[in-house]
This record gives sequence, structure tokens and C-alpha cells, in this order.
Amino acid sequence: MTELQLSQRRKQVLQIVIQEYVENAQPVGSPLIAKKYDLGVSAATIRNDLAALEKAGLLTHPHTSAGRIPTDGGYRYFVANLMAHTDLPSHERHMIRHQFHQARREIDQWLRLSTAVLAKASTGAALATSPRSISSRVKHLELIGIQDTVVLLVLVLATGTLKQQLITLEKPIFQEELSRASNQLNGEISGATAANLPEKLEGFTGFTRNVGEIVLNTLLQSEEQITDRVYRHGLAQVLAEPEFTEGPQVSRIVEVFEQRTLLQEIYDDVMELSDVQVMIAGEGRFGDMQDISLVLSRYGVPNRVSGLLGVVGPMRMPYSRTVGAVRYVATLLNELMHQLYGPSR
Amino acid sequence: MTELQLSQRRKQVLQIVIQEYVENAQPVGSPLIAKKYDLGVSAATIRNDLAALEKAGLLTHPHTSAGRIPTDGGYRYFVANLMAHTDLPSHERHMIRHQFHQARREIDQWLRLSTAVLAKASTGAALATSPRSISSRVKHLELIGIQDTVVLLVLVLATGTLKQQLITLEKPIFQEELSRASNQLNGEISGATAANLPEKLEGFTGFTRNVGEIVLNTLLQSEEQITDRVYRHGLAQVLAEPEFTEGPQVSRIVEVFEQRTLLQEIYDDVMELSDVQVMIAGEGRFGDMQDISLVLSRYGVPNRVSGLLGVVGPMRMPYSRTVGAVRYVATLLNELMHQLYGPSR
DNA sequence: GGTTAGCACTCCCATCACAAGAGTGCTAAG
DNA sequence: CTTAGCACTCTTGTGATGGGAGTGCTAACC
Repeated sequence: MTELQLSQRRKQVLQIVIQEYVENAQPVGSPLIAKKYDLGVSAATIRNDLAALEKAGLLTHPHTSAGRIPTDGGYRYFVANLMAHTDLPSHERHMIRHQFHQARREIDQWLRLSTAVLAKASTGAALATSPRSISSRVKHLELIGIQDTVVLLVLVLATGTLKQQLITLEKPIFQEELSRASNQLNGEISGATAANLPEKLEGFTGFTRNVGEIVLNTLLQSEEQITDRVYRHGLAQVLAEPEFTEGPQVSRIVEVFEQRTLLQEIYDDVMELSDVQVMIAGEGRFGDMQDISLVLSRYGVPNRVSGLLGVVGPMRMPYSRTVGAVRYVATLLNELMHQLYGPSR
Repeated sequence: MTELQLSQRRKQVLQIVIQEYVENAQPVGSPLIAKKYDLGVSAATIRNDLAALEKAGLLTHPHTSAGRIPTDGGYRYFVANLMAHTDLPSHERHMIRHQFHQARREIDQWLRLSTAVLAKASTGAALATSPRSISSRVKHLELIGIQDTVVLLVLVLATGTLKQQLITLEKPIFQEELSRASNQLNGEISGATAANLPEKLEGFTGFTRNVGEIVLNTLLQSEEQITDRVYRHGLAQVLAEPEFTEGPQVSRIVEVFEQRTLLQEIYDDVMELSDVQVMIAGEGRFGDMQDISLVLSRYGVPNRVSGLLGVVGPMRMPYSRTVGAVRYVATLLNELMHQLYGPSR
């Protein structure tokens, strides 16, 4: 989209309309702008500006005698050209950082905290996916007898991710055999990926072989699957927003929030970009996301692990604040992940 | 609550009112009952019955000229005395069982499936907690170097539950030392519980001792914490119900669904009872749960592991169907858990 | 050209009145 | 205990009305 030419004042008017509308959820008209903000011009002039902004597709009005509200295009223009100082105030940053330092040192905890913090700092509902390894490399494997015929396979990937899988056997197996199998496999498959695992398995037979194949399946699965787990927080607060008081709207946003499929579709887009990405009203690609915006970011260590983090909320959203919050939490997660996984390779 | 004395016909009338109201979400009046159901009496008689049921506190009407709707007490009476054949039809049971057999053999998958199945079989939103061990007993421990100064502690409990915890060190540690520590600890603490672990740790010093203490903390934590994880599914469909089209109602049910604290409060109650438990409108204990009902069950292996499973929905809910679904899924989970953990001790 | 005042115009929204409909509650009789 | 009859109440929908808000346009002004 080539940037529209707008006079300085018109940009200012657009910004005011967005700011007021985001705050009050009410259409804003020329009298209000003229009175509340001192632009040095009269309401009539502002009226002309509003008309021009509407012609440019940045504003609409719901009916003849109502004030203006931003269109999706208006929000996009704002986010792209007018939005400034997206950094969170420093005392908020400190508070958030403090919370992270107090949390237990575990990815699960960090992500849970991330969504809680994001939901609190934004007006939307926060979500995050557990980190996914770019290529899963086996680090270690453990076989643990749970019952006579039930064995728990624990697979540790190079990134520290755990995978578990239960194996049920026809007949009981002894711990010695489990140890033997796991020792054999550990010696051979440490460092293996889904690609080169099959050849390494060739020498094995019987139970050991079976376990090896289960490991392979698990690896394959973890590569194709976007994410193990989705963390969510703060749906209640976003449903309190006035745009979601009616029936159909509410179910739309809940579906966006609940469904995994949408996340999967968006995942690759977000992964490509390094900065926070703002998706307003589905950006034309998702017809059913009218009135819903997403503010998303990648987090992780480049070329090693990455996950998705962000906020879903109404289109009428304080974007600068939300972008700031998402970016800051993503940065924190990046730091933590770096400590864990070291620098990118 | 002592059981009310109601004539046979009045019970029938109550049942009809509940059935009709659950189905259509509309107050039901005497003309409809007289016409649609052949009770052998006129509308006027039914009118008297309705008035009597109202006096007994089982019904109300929203205004003078509206039909009757059940009160919370009415639903309770129905659930306690009138509800029959709560078993799911056999073809549904088969379908559900089939889905479980197709799922990957992993607790996480089972619970995910459970909530999906429950949400589909009921009109509410399903939730489940991951199983919690009654007393956590250490089975095995593994220390895996992730970075120079970062170690992943993997703790396998006797029930097959995994606990993980990252340990950051001041200075790098070698894999040999990790192995030595884990071998020492495995020899000593296998089978230990939070109660007897401290004495077993007495002989250890240095890094090994530190790890031992982290294990202890993890055990303590896992005993006090109700649950690791809450699985949820189907919020969108329950929000489509007519009672949740307005503002305040919707946020109430979302909060009930999202909040962990409520689950924790209810947890112990449910654990005491063996059968499915129905909580209607908070049963007077939770003031903020007006118009919301819970159908909950325990699942697991007695004295070993247990979790919570159930449905949250509007008070106007097909209880017999929901109870049947919750009970059946709980039964299936019990079977699966028994395979895993063996018979109760 | 940009800016301004003035003013008619449009549309929403709250209010009221009114009629139709639904279901009750009561009474009196069977 | 059951029933028919009937007045009563309350909701719901419809249509009319007036006030209010904000626009869009025109013409004048700098």
C-alpha cells in the first residue's frame, strides 16, 4: 500500500478520531474535536477534513448524523504511519521483568506468566504457543517401567523439550531389558534427527527396534505439529468490551481465540517477520475476522526454537500500548530462551 | 433436604416443564402442557398443579402472564428424584470408545479428547484437570546438560508423571559429574516421598545435595498444587445459548470457565464422592454462579491418582444426557488409568 | 485555495400510546 | 378434586412524535 498524502492537520485529525474512539467506543464528530483539541481551526474545517479522510477510506460513519469511526484501513494507516512511542512505560517494564524473575525456572511457567502479563497490559485476550524446535534432535532417551506391560518412553530433545509416550507390551518386560535397550539406543541415536534416524536404526531388532521407531514417529510428529500447547488468558476481559455484547460477534472472537487451526494458518507469516505484527480485521485474508485484530510476535532463538505470542482483541484497540506490551514480553522470552539454548547457530 | 411429597401427576408436570424449557428456552404454560401431553386433565387443573409447584419453590414465572420456568430448586428436585436413564445411547458410547482407542497413548491426548468428546455430547463447555498423584513417589531422576551452565532435571514419579525443572549453575559442569550425581541420587531416593526424602539426603553434599533439595521442593509443590494443567473445550458453543447473550451473564460463565481458583475450591467436594456430582447454580455456596451449573466427576485410580472432569453450562441444561456423558467419559478414563497404574492399593 | 458561519437535512433514539396476545388467578359450579 | 369461564396483568410489537446530534452544502471571507 503506497502511503497516502495527507496534510499534517488531517493526520492529526485522524489520530484524534482513533484515540477518542478507542477510548470511548463512541463515534466522534467535528464539534467534539474542535472543542476538546485546539487545532486552531473551526468545526467546519474539521468537518471538511473528516470528509476527506472518509473519501480516502480511513473513516466511516455508521449513519448520516453520527460522528466518524475509523475503518480497518484507518487503523492500518495509524499503525503504519502515525503510531509513536510504542514502548511500555519504564515502571511497567520493571514490574513485568520482576515477575519473570520471580517465576519458577521452567518454560511452562514463563509462558503462563507471559499470557497473564499480556492480558493485563492490554485490553485483549492473550495467547502463546509452546516453543517449537526448528529441527528436533534427540539428546537422550529413557525407558521406565510403569506396570508389568506398560513402559513410559521419555525423550529429551536437544532443546530441552520433553516428549513422552506410553508403550504397551504383549508380555511383561524386565527392567534389565529396558536398560539394555535404552543404553543401546542412547549410544546410537544421540544427536539424531528425523532425517538420519532410520539408517541408524538398521542394526536393531526386536523391542529395541520398536522403541527406535516410536522415537522416529515422535520426532516426525513434533516437526509437523505447529505446537504442543496453547496458553490462553483473559478472555473474560475482552468479552466485556462493548463490541462483544451481541450474539454473533461474541462467538466469532471466542472461536478465534479457541481454535488451533487459525493459529496454524497465521504461524508461518509471523515467523517470517522479526518485529511485532499487527493483523487488523484479518487483513482481508480471513473473512470471518471482521472487527477482530491480532497483535502477534515471534519469540525464541533464531534457527533453533520459536513460538508465537500475542493478543487478540477488538479492532478498536490501543495498538501502541498493545504492540509495546507484546514486544516487551517477546523480548523477555527471547532473553530467557537465549540463556537456555545459547546463541543461535 | 427432605424430599417433598408430590402427587404423581405433579411430578409429571414438573418433568414436562423442565423438559420443554430445557429444549426451547421458553416459559411453558398450562395450555401447552394440556395440548401437547395427554395427562387426562384440563388446562385448569394443570394450572393448579403449576401453582402448587410454584408454592413449593420448584417453579417461578418471570411475570404474571408468562409460563413457568424451573427454579434452581426445581432442577435439583428433578436431578435427585425424577431423572432416569442417564446412560448414553449405546451407539454414542461405541463411537466415543472408538475415538479413545484411536488416540495416541498418552495422558495428555486422552484428556484433550475427553474435553472434546464431552463438549460435543453436552451443550456445555467441558473441562478436565490433569491427574494428580495422591502421594508423589520418586521413581527415577535424570540430569541433562542443556548449556554449559544450564541443566535440565527430569523427575519421573511412580505414577509416570514427569516433572521438569531447569537448574542454572554458577560455573560450567561436566556431563560426568551430572551422571555421577544422578546415579548417586537414583540409588538413594528411588521410592522416596516428600516425607522421607530429607533423611535420605543427609549424606549428600555439594551439587548432588542441591539437586536433591530441588527434587524435594518439586515433590512438595506437586502435592500442594491441585493440578498442573486444565484442559478446556467448547466455550463457544455454550456462549451461543440464549441465556448468555447479554453482557454480565457472559462474563460470569467465562470467568467460571477460565478461573483456576473455583476449580480448586470445588475439587475436594468432588473427590469425596464416587459418582457424578451435579452443582446447580453454585448450590448456594457460590453466589456468583447464578444460572450456571456444573456436572463434575472424579476420575483416576482410588488412592493413587485422580483428576477432575466435567461440564459447565447454563442451569437450563439436559442434565440426564450430560450426567451420562460425564459418567461415561470418566469410566473410560478410569479404565485407561487402571491399565497404566494398575489396581488401587 | 483554504477557512468559516449558517442552515437545511437526515437519521437515530427515547418516549408514548395503543392493540393484540398469552397465561394466569379466581370463582363458582360439577 | 376437577373444570369452565372470565377478568386481569403483563409483555411485545407497532406506529407516531419530537428532540438531538452531526453532517453536507452553500456562500462569504481572508
